[in-house]
Amino acid sequence: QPRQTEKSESYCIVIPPPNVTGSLHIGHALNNTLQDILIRWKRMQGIQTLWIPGTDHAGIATQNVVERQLKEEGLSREDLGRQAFIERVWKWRQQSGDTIIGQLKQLGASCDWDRLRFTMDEGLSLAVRKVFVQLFDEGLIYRGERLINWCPRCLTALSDIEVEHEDIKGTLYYIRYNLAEDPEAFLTVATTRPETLLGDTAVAVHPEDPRYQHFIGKQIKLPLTTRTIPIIADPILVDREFGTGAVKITPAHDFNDFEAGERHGLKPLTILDFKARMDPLGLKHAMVNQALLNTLSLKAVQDARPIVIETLKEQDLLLKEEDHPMALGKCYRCKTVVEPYLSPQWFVKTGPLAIPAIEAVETGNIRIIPEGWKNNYLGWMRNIKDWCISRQIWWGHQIPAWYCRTCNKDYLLEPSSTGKGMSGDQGKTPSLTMSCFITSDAKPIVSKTDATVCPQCGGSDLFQDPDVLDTWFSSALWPFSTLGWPEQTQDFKTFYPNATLVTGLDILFFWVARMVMMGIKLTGQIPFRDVYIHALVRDAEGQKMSKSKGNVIDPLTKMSQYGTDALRFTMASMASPGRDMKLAEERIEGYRNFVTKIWNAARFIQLHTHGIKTSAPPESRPFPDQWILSRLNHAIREVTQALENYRFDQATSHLYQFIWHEYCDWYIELAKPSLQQDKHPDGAATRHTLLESFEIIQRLLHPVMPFITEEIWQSFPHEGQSIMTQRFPTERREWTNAQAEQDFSLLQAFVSTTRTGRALLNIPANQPLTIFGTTTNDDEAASLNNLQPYIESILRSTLTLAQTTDWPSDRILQLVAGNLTIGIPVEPDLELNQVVKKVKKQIESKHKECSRLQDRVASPSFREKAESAVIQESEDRVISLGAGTSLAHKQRTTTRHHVDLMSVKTIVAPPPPSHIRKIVQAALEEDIGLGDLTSNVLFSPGMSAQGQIVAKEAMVVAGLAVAQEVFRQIDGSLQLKFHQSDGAWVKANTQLLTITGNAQSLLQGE
RNA sequence: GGGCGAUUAGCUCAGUGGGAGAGCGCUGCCUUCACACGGCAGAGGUCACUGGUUCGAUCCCAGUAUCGCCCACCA
Repeated sequence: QPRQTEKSESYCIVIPPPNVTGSLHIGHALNNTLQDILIRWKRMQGIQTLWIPGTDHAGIATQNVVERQLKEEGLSREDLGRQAFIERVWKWRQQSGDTIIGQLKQLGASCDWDRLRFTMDEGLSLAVRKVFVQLFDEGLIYRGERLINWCPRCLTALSDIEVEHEDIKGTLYYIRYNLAEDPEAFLTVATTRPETLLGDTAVAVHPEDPRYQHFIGKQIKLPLTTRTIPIIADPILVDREFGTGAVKITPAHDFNDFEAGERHGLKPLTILDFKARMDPLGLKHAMVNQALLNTLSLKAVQDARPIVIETLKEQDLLLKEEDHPMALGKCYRCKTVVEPYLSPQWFVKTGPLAIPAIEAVETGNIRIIPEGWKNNYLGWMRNIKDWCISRQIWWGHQIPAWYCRTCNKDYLLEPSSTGKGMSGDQGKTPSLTMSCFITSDAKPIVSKTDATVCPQCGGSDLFQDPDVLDTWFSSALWPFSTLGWPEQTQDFKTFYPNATLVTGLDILFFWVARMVMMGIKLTGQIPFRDVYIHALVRDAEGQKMSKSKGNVIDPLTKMSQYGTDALRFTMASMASPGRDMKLAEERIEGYRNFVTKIWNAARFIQLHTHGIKTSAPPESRPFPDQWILSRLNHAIREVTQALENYRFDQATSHLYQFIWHEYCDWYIELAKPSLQQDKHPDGAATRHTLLESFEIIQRLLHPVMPFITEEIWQSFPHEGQSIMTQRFPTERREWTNAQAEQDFSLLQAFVSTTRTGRALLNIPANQPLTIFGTTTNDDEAASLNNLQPYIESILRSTLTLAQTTDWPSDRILQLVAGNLTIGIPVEPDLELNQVVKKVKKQIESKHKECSRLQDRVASPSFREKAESAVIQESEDRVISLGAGTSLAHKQRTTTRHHVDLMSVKTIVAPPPPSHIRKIVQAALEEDIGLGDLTSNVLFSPGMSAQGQIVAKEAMVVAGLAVAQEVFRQIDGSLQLKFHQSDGAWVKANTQLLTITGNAQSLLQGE
């Protein structure tokens, strides 16, 4: 199916509105950095963009914050009363909202700030009411008495997904339930919650369980009470394998039991109150033994358990206890253990809404990125349950439903007489502040405007449902309510559906799923085309950040420590597709350094160009300029592509790599000679390219680093224009220059290899010297000729190009990089043991690789089955490892050519006699580690030993000389043998040894 | 219980059916006129384990182990 039409002319993001519970945390920094990158990028592409900022009232969370504040003043929300309390929260909301908005601005978020919205502002509240009424009228919102998740601390209902499950080590208690007619006969029931047995209304067994067939239909005398309950058969609830195969049924305090109770017409018996305490009235109804009732009354449920257990023990009714792992539900806002609680609540019937929401994602109309989350979304959506949307709190959208006191007088309960677990605080809890007192039989008047008259009786004694809506109800409307919906505003027409939603995984169900359902239901369109899900930020140890753990990384602190751009760059660089990311502070520091680097480059360019471009581009550009422009094209392509794929990590990596390691390390260095010498012929052209490329870099970098790029932009003469209004760079075809890139690789290989040699020989970088160079490739030889002046300037050396490696000098360190051979003269008295060790290691690894390749190339099955290109490549590499032709291949696979091309081939030139003698003597005295220097690679197996071998398979290094074997002849004189290897290296066309002189004569000569 | 993901350098992480990568950290040299928050050059990895497919596996498949996440009403 075709995707819903792309709106290429507009690009809209709505911010996931931060909660007004405090200040910005690191997750916000990540989330908003990514959005800002996208928005700035699109805006610079000339697309009409809109980024709507805003904040969320965050019902329970915000109410909790303010209640905590009140508590410090010794007050409760009841002390203030609903109206005053809400006013107080509004004040806090103002303060917190301002803080957050200020912090977003500090982060550089380029939102359309005049569109700032709040989930409880007038427009959005109207949208909420309209939606509620519409869905109610369509039967998609209803009120009913159900068992719901209840937080006994927040004192409100929660939706299923607002409960977090935590694995705990529980205990399974085996309890004896005696039969009423015969106390000797009994059933054993296994339960993890023995205290709830007081509310049992039945015991269930499996209908086909032979053990219990004869019990079905009989009565149990419920322990600790004077009640009897029936034994029933239920194949759904009972798993014969588990426990004893007999299950107690407590409909008011367990979801399964509630359903079982409904199946069997069992009336729930509530024994816990709304604060999860043992409810006296409930216990009375449950006919709990009086003494126990007195003990348990108003005890917290967790304290009641040991009492119940103790009492059971006293009566010999507790048969067994065993460990039993189980999951405990906790409130996602305050981590209190939630209780199933039977109460009248409002629900959204989600089934019909889910169908198109599933289809939208299945067909790809809505794209979820990374795609892996798609199944998560679909799985949840396909098993969706009705959504409990009423909350017994004060802060939020009060439900637009009213009740007529006259018509509903039978359905409004007094706390003291409810028997609904409300008796605990009788007299203290003001009546009708909680909807629990309005039974599900009451008839609500649902209306967009405040109802004042009862349509039934015409009376005016109405009151509004005290509950408020789940925060996520208004959030679900955010993509269109912020655009003026339900009015068909110009904004709505232009920017809906939104382009991209950027959010964290943690609110996929809470928010994303609901937006899709509501969006499609109410607007007939998907709310957004792409959902980009980013990882969650964890600390360096991988722990979830939380205030209580003290491992919170405060983005604002980091911003002031390292700069906002560094933090933004860090966030983007870590946004690889994945589940979570660990934030190590060193990383921010590293990118701070990057910012500094850019800043210094700007200073350099300012210094040499004064920000003034020559009027026209130069007719011919110097070679380094050609190269950097070609590479710049490459960088533009890579960054753009990465952003298109939401690969912020790749985008930043390309920026970092290009700017630091190509532009600064190579281009600026190569530009220096023509800038620093007066009247250099390339001076004007270089200045032009330098400035032009740097400006493009600023624009390329701007979406990620808005601050430094703007500052640099302003420091150049741009007549006060903001870089924000500039265009994002696009490739310029005429700048791509394969030849220049290839030549530059040769230059880099040459320079890096030479530097390696310098480092090996300990020659200071600033010491001028003459170096030699040659290449076996004709094209490269020609290029090398042209590159000579650049190589000379960057190496501060004189370069002599030769036809062969027959260098016009006696003592040369010869290094090989691909086709390239570089010779560096060596001081006569330089000790080379360390050098040789390093060289040897490299030779060995090269040799290994070479023989592996040789085997492969020689293998018939490989030749037969592998692709011809692969065969060709392997053959090329065999040659290049020996004779060196791999440069072209290198260029295809990497942009860096410093180290990896280098191999050291050999050390040449006949050694001075004194060195030979020294080494031989040392060898005889066995005080130099010949063993350290042995090398199979260099050993020639064909050598016949004459006399005693002093050092077999030895590569003895004497200054510059390499000997393979040292013999003591029968007469006691010594003989050194040098020879050319005929091992694998020769096959690979590598001359390992070039010393063939008669060593003995050298030795004896002195 | 189900599903998903991870396991690659000391650390944090990219990556690919055919030569193992980056950043940070580490080692050595260098205060050279953009930058010591710097430059140059290095060291460092059985790509978790075991099988399989393949001419060839770090990559694909199966299994194992460890860790993590999500979902779930086995009392």
